[in-house]
Amino acid sequence: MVFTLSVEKGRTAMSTAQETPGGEMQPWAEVTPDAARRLLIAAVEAFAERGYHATTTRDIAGRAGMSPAALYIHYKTKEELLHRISRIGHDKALDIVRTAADAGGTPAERLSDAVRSFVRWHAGQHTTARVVQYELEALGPEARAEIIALRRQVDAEVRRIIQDGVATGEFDVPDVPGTTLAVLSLCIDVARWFNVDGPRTPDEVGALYADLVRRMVGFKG
Amino acid sequence: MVFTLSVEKGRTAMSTAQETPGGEMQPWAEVTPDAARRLLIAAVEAFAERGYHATTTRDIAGRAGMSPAALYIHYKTKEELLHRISRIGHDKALDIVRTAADAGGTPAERLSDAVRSFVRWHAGQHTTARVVQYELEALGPEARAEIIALRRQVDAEVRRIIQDGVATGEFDVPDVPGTTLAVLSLCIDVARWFNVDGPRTPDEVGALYADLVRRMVGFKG
DNA sequence: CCTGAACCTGAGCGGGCGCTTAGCGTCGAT
DNA sequence: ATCGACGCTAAGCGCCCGCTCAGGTTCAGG
Repeated sequence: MVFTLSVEKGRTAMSTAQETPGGEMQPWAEVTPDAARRLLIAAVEAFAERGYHATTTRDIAGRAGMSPAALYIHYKTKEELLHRISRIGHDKALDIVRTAADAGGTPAERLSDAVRSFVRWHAGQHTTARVVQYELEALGPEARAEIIALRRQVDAEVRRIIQDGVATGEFDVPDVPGTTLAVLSLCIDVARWFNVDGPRTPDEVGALYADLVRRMVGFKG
Repeated sequence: MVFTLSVEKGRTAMSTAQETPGGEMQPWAEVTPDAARRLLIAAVEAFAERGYHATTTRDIAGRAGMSPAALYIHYKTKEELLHRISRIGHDKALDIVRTAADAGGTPAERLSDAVRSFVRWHAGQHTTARVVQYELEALGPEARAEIIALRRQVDAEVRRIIQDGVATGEFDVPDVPGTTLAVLSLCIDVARWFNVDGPRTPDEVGALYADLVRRMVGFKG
């Protein structure tokens, strides 16, 4: 009678729906079957709390309500879990930035949108983001190389927006690569310090950071 | 004939001098005796490369040219090593910010100086800074509380400068605590991405970041 | 019913972990 | 010359790690 387990963790139990009532995309909906998804979510939580190396496979399996051996039916190693998490998270991050970069509007609008949504994700999904952004070095060489390539694409998208703004004269940026790096660094580090019990909502942090970045690129609006 | 070992690692072998030829303060000079310092430096390097949890006491002792047991003559546990590193590093960071904050000059000058030297330290000593800033969660509750108190003091110093600038009308900052947080987050994250083989020197990053922060606080210079 | 496939568990292997202990060599002080 | 203090090592203890494997349960198709 283990069957009721798939409903026990109600937060992630909706089997095919990808949208919450709030309209936010349900994360990890692409991970199937259900048991694999529950293990992956358990791993995200454990990795975010304790770090990859300090997390045991027994802990992950326990959080998912399974025995330690069950993990190895769905994933070959503990590292594969991290790889899958990192890959999905970086895909999402790239998607967020690319959507904003490809949208219409002035460079200032596109940059603000990109920063706002990128920061909102790092704050709202800070558990995932923490793993995605800070546990990179635990991956093996090949997996790490794959992830680094995705990060370079994120960097390229942001640099593109800033370059557009410089070209139109909207922005005043002496060092485009350096400023791009700083903007991304600023946004990513939100995942490290953001606290759900803190005074700011993800929306508020997104708005604040969009304004700060607007200033960094010398936009006079 | 182990005595020559103290000269083997020439970079840190000057026994009492605290200044390098370049005038930069020699880190870890306060740690004595020599064997304890060598172990601590080895730990910093290992923690920075692999992370606290992935580093073994055997690795630390090996890097210092000693047997695993030697570590426990100078430090009670592996965690005490991290604690000492974190404590000394945070003391140094606080000292850097406080020196700039207490110096004479306009708020803009003091903020630029603080950011420049703070960033220069995070870039130049990025090995240490990485451990200091990113391995905090590996500490036990009491040690962590002590370190967090130091971080709050750093935050208070930066906030003070920004508040001064707002008071004199030099700065235009709608959200002082939020901007303070962002400035510090930006500087700290340098330790994560800075690469010695990269295109920028610590001085250059410091100058770039001082300029970016000047923009963030709305200083029209 | 039977069967094969899918999924999961209990038990446990080999190994490396943090840390301890008994004892050795080298000192300065007597 | 002797001695305790100090710094260190070789050996290893007990534990828990990532991971495996034989076997049990469930379920759809025939």
